[in-house]
Amino acid sequence: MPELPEVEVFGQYIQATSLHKKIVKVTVQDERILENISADNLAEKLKNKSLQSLKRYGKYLFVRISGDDEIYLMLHFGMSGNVKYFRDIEQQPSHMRIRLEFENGYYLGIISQRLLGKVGIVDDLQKFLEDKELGGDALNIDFDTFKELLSHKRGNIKSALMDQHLMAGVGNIYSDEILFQSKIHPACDVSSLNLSQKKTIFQQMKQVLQIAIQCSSEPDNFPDEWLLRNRNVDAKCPRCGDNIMRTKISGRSAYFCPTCQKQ
DNA sequence: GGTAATGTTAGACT
DNA sequence: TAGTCTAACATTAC
Repeated sequence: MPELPEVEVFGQYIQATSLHKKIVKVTVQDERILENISADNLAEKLKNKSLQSLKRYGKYLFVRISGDDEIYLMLHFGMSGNVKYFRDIEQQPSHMRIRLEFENGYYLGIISQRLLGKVGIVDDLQKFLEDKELGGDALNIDFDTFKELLSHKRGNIKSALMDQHLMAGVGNIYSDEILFQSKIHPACDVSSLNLSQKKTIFQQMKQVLQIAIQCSSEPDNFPDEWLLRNRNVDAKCPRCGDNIMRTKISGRSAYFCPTCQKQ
């Protein structure tokens, strides 16, 4: 799930459930998702503190931890992450790797089925983002910057949209939707795009991400004319009815309509 | 049992 | 040298 819209929704979820509650215990069930920190150290940083506020940057979520020092709980969800606020320990979610216990008896579980997510503590947000060499957040980037970035880029447009060094937040799923809405083939070479096509992609990127957030990133809520309502090889194009096709681009599955998205 | 899955990145390649 | 591409990571679900 977790591309920019999902991460934004996870942030809203944490905000609605888990802020300003004293953390009484931290349980790390699998240390493999920890980034540059030990389980003991993570627990020490969080114990007797509370979660204060949220910032999202690309696919990263930073949760401000209470206290004089400006430090953040960093969450990255990889390909299969999630968060869950729950009370009954008997019904804790499967694949939960880290669990915060609050004073009120509730828990916040950090789930990572495939262990590709990352959790850590960040004390210098600016430096963290620089070290990761992330581009601007996809929802904040302006067209002049977008255009400039693409002008130095080679290869296909789908990979460019997914390149977190160019801009942060778009992944495999949403790049498909952005290109479907833009009526541009995912394998299209960036250097062959004219100004008007770049403008369209830029506008669709903003629109697709914003609408996805408004839909709580639930595919069932997505507009009928979206590819993502039915992103599979048996689907028909919601625009022209042709068969949706799948191909490999940069090692990832790309779904597209061969009629609407000519190369 | 084979295949694919929404991300990132080290190392190979151009 | 720097940008691009590929394979690997670990696990589960179909």
